[in-house]
Amino acid sequence: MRSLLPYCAVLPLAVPLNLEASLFCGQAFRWQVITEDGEKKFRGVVEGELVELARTDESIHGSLRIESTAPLILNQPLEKFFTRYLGLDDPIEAFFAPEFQHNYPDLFAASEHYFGLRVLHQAPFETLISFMCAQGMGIALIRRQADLLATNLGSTTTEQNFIPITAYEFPTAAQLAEAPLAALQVCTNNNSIRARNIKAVASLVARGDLKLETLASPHASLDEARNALMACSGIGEKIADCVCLFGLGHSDAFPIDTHVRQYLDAWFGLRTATQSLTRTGYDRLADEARKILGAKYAGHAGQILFHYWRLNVRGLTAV
DNA sequence: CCCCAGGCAGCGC
DNA sequence: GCGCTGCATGGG
Repeated sequence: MRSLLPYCAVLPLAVPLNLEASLFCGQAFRWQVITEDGEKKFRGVVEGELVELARTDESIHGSLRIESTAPLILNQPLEKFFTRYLGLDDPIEAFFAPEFQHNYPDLFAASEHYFGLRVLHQAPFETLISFMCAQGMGIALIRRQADLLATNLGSTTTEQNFIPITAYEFPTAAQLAEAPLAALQVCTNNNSIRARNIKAVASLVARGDLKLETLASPHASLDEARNALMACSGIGEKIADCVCLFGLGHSDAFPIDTHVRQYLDAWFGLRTATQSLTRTGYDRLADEARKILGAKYAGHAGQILFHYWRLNVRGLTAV
């Protein structure tokens, strides 16, 4: 069977990888799980290129096959780009601090199945806008909004190397800033407030008044980054933390949502977790979590616990 | 008609 | 600061 995509690379995995969990926990809303010839694959659009990821064998310690419509992504070889994108060069052995392993050996052992999970390092602007779409929505609806933004307002590639491909790049800040409000609202489940907020944030980025590169680690601290983001209407603590963790490389960011509050209560007895969360209450809770997990990689550890909680305790589905 | 979905902003105290 | 409430929309 001929491969759909002309460019292929095989990435050896020195450490385990849980692809399904990574693509979900990194909140890559434009990735889909597909099955082709009985083989499970992951297909998405990254920087305007259509990309497929598949394990070349059933072993978690195997290797990863990458197929792309282009040999390079952002002028980097596929292998190099995806090593960073998938966080394969992040130190998993440091995700859980020794104190945590010592204090919570059972929990540490129980979540072992998801140690192969990685936090994705995604494009800052796409991450920012995608998470602005996440409030009060199910995953499926968030995903649809990101797709609509790309198909309706992003640029399109229809053919590469004589192979018909339809890949929609995520819109640039300038494209979203110039888009008519009505067109934007179509992409945000008809939510006009969200459309306005996204347009305003896109304008800030396009004008250079909100510099995402400057807010990325290590140029800025987590506090500087989240304060700058939270100054925008429509971005609160949780969404700011998600953008910091998934888009700006702040591994100490610890996003707290309903699921995280549940496990903080159940596993660590942080009862404030189940009370209503004020702004300072959120900050205090996040600080306590960082104290328990180890501050430096609290976000990564938190995503592993988050996944374990959702799938094994709550019995929810991955995607 | 109800509840839920990985919150946020505004208000009075 | 804290606690409460309204909000805006689609899907089960």
